[in-house]
Amino acid sequence: MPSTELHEIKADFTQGLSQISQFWGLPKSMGAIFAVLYLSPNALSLDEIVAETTFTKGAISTSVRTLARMGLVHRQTKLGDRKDYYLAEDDFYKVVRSILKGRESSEFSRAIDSVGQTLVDLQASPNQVRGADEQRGADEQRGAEWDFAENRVAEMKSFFDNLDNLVRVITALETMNQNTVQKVIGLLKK
Amino acid sequence: MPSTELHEIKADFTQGLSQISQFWGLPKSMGAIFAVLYLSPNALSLDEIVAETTFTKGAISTSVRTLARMGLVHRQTKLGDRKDYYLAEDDFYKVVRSILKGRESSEFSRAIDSVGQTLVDLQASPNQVRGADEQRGADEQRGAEWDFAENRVAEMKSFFDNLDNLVRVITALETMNQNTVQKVIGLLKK
DNA sequence: CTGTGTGTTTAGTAGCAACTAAACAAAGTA
DNA sequence: TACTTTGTTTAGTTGCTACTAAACACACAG
Repeated sequence: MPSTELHEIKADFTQGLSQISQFWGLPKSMGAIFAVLYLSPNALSLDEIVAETTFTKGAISTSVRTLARMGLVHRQTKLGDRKDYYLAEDDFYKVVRSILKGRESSEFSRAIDSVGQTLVDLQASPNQVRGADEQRGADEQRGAEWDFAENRVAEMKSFFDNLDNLVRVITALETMNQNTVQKVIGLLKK
Repeated sequence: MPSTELHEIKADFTQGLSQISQFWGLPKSMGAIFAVLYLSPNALSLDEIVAETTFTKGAISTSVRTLARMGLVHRQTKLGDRKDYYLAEDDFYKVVRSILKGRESSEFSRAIDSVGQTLVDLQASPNQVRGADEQRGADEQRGAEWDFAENRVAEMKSFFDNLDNLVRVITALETMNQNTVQKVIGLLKK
């Protein structure tokens, strides 16, 4: 059982990546697919992936396509061969940047934008609302609450903008590798 | 409808944070709870949170506790008052570091460790297996596949270790704020 | 035009996790 | 002791999504 042992180790590795995958809210199949591709020296066809996993063709088909969209795998086609072959990306820093780029289009940035919209809503009608009601007790309280909310939302937006800048710089990098991270670590330790 | 308008804006904001929350795989209720606390000038009791959201007491109870565990909100108790009061953390950089710290205990690091375990499995029995079978065709192929997998897993582990170092440095920081991020951006732009 | 090999789409299923409603626990008050 | 006020736990429901099985689409071969 020498060769079976390699299969067992591969299976463990595949299961580990599956768990990581679902920890990040992604289908387990995506982790499994990436695992088998990552350990395969040559590109694999869809049916070969099916053979090495516990999933059906339909599931593999959809999952491998979203993996390709994320930049985690690459589709190859050999000429004279109707099959598609898939290869794992092995530069994880590339993957990180690819994922960060995809963040724009996602549901996430739409939600972020809604925070910005909340701020302009609060900043609009600056006195009109706050001074309209002349009963001063209620008026003062409402005004204070309004100001408080405006300040808080402004702070949150500033935080998000800062993060957005960071992401933008990262995605704009020509290259990114271990050394890049090392330099950041050095800066932070100082 | 002056005061209703503030409520509407708050409602929009709450919904925005709810969406962000579920985008990150967290319950929508957590985003909603944080939103109402974040916009409230004073700490709120559990029942007050219930009143300002669409969720029941049980859901709020569990969600607000996990929020507290994550460091996103803080529990306060007034003496002579049996109620618990909750306050939103407004330093998001603190929150980020708090969450990064909690990552250790999670299912995630267990999965990461399994990658490390895969590597030691592959590095064990270095020749025993690869040289055992004397049929050279099959032997060579099996050996090459083994070596390839070992290299790949080693690369992945190195990437994870690098990230882990970065996280460790961040959590060890005395302070972290906009300026910290600005410095990193400056370094990367250079 | 039929048949075969490939990938995609769809209808239905199953499992999981958030949530509701209500029972429960605990601690103070009468 | 019973009653009230708080928070927690539990049993059950709902809704979402990954997945399966199978139908479908398409391209090439004979």
